[in-house]
Amino acid sequence: MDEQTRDRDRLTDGLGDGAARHRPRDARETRARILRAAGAVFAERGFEAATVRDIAARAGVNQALIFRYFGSKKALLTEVMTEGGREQVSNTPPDRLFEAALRGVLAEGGDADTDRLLAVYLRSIGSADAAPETVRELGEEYAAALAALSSADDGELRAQLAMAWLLGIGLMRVVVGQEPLASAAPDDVVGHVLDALERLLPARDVSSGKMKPIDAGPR
Amino acid sequence: MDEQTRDRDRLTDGLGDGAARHRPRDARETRARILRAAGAVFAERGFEAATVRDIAARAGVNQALIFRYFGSKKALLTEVMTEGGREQVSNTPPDRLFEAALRGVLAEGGDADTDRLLAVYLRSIGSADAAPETVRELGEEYAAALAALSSADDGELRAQLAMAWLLGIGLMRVVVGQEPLASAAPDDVVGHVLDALERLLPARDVSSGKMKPIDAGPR
DNA sequence: CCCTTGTGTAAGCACACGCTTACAACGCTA
DNA sequence: TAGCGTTGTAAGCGTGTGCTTACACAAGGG
Repeated sequence: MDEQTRDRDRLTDGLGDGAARHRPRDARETRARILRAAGAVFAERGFEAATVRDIAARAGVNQALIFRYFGSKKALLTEVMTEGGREQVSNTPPDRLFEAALRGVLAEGGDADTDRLLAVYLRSIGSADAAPETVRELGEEYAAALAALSSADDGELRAQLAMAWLLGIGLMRVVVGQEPLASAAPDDVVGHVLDALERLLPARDVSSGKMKPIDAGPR
Repeated sequence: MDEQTRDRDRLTDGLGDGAARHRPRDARETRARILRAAGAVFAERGFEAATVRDIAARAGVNQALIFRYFGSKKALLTEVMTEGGREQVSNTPPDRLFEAALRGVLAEGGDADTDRLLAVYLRSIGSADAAPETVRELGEEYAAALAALSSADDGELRAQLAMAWLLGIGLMRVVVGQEPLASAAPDDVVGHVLDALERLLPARDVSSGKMKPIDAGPR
């Protein structure tokens, strides 16, 4: 509330603002602010623990606006997940998707959208009816892209096993924070995982050439 | 509330009961009933979504008793997890631990204590401060037992990666319920996973002899 | 018999939550 | 300037939660 008030004041006051200052009464900007704030809070606390009041405060916005723009807390979550979610799947070539996603998990701490999205996913899974369809669809898209890599007849199962590993690693690092995994070097983890997965997804390599193509992380 | 009343009546009425009927005013039995009910409800709904009223109703007990016996909902959770948790770790020889745990995950649906415990773990992870120390300690015990299997210098990291896979598979099946993994044959999953893990934990086999020793599932 | 101790219960307190409502301020067009 | 739709706000409603309190019943000892 303190921060919210301060933010608001900074805006309503006509102080000469720099490049990226947003005008008051800009619906689009407000919507975007809410979405950004929601993503952050959902990622930090999980769906249930995150409160609409928190999100509103973080966005510097009255909480009633959230319901005007999105209707409900649940709808907000689906919006957050669908918005940035499909981008990575469709923008990354399938043969790099797994390693990219894995490195995204490992690069936690940066404010990358990808990391946030996965953190939201992981932290919101526990609550059964948070956004089951959305969550499952997103997972299915990943798995389908991965399944195309393998020529085995149970390629889908194999792909989902790989996905499961991804999720588990993310869970250990982001949510549980168990050492030494939590602070292990990304390259070490990627090396071990890709190595083991060559047995699971044998048709082509999991990455096109054993972790050379992607060098610095997903962004 | 309905069920609770009915249960209570069945007890207070002096109808000639069979073998396992508990006497009224038996503190030990009441405590055990609460613990069982709590395990079930936590496993089904997760920590946050489970309510003390639900647990009390399922145990056929007044909810105030829960606080008399355990103090708080959080304390109840830790009690549930620590009670049955360490048994599997200490009762299973390390070289079979991984496969046993994996089969435990895959055998979901049975009312085995192991399955319940892992379901509780998985569903309660999302809420950050549910029982972080307890949860982490339990995971560390598993990982330590697994780490002893590998002779590599980063054996602990490798063990935790295996643990992470376990968790991820459990998440996919128990919580997300994603197909085809959710209803895949346990033997298929175990086969794939153990096969891939031979690269991760190379010193000795993950199971003593490639999934022959355990034939029908953990119980 | 009463009194104490252990066990169980009904009722409710305080609070945080998602969501709603009634209203104010802005900015546009006429 | 007046009217009007859009954008923002303050206050609060209803509900469900964890947890507490004040009391009822059982059993044993004086």
